[in-house]
Amino acid sequence: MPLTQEPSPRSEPAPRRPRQRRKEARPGEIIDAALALWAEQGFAATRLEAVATRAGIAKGTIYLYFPSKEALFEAALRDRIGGTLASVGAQLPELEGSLEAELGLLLHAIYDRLLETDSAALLKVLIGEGHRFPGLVELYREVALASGLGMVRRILERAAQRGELRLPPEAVDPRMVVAPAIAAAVWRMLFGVGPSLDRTAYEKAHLDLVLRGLLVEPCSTTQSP
Amino acid sequence: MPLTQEPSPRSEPAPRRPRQRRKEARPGEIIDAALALWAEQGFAATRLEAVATRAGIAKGTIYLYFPSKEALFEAALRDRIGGTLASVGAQLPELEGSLEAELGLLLHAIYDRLLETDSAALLKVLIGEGHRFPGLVELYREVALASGLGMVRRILERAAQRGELRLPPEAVDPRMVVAPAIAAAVWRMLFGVGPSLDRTAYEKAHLDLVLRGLLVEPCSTTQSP
DNA sequence: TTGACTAATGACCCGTTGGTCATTAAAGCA
DNA sequence: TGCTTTAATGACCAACGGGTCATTAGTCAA
Repeated sequence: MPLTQEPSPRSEPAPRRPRQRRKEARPGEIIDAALALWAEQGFAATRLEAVATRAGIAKGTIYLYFPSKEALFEAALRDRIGGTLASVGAQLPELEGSLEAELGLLLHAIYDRLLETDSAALLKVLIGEGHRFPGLVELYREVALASGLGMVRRILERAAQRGELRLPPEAVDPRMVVAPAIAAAVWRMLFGVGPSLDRTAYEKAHLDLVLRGLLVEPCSTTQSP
Repeated sequence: MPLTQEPSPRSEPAPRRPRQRRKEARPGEIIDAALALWAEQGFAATRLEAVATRAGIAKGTIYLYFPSKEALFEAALRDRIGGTLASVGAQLPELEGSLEAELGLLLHAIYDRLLETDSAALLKVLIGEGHRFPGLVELYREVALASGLGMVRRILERAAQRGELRLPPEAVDPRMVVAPAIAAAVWRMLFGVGPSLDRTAYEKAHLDLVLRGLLVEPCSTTQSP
């Protein structure tokens, strides 16, 4: 049951107004609050009481909308899955640029998603406590991962048709192409938002590295400005 | 208090022999059991009772050697930190090969550590529930990470002196060099040991990608065999 | 063989927390 | 204004699990 498609959350601690009936808005607010707390504390360590407080409601209210803590996680995952990536996928066909342009756009979207969105909390929970949700890990693999890697693959195939690739596209592991973004996400999950990860420079270095590894004529690409 | 330095665990579910006094062996066995369970279930979700059972002892025995669950995690981290990486560091000075040879050796050691060792459980716990151990996250950053990245940096500097690099070594982010290994570890933490990650091929592709991105003359490197 | 020492045990304690439900009150309507 | 509907509440329950400790038994020196 997809609830919201909005990838940017309407978070903030939520000031406690007396008692208000807002049936429509609740589920999204609860998911936002939960993701925010899970991102910093993990799934098991986050009490539902805390989620409720952050959402500005009482604990019981959560059970009006979600039958259990695990169901809340599933709803959060389904809500946030897809999102930006899909919209990038829609843009791609019209783009028709070089490998550099297309890959740059996709990687940018991936970094947005992994570093600036609370979807990162999902990844964190799936890594640390995913064994509790075997079905959801599978779902994540099929939807989020497969779509991202599938997009990489399509971009590579198009570049190969243009003769830009040094290898046949089947010989390239798409995971390798996105790996530095995953590593950046891990960095953030471990050490939090800090001065140690300069996204812009990192992202540029990533694109540069990958292009040099893939292109027929790598020496023509970005020379540090 | 470092207990064991042995990186390869003496695990196995441990058959329940009646009652035996083995003061020396216990701490290591407990750590092994804990890491094995944390790797698949996470820290918070693993009961100490389960750790004890796996180690072939009773729960109370754990508290004979570790004052608390968190202390057990700290001991496990301190026990496993360092290890293989340090031994590679000792080998490096004598090696004096090409960038390819040196980096290949280091990456191989990193993959060993991240994919074949229960140290991976530490990373998993630190990612998912690290907020509970701020001091240990810092320790991990300083010891494990800094030593790994420092080694990359030293290898790069040596390669630069030989004129092998296209960029000054300061311009290369060492994290970028190891990123695909981190991504592989994430893959494993998410989906477990499966047919989907062919380590040998992946590792080779990793080395190839990085070398092409770094070397002055990348076209001379590995052409797919 | 026996006694002293202490590693090992597991029943027990109690704080925590996911989940319930009788009660309260906001909102809409006549 | 009063009545009905139902969203929201929070006190409460029960299970769970980290941590304790009186008791048991392995080991070894005398």
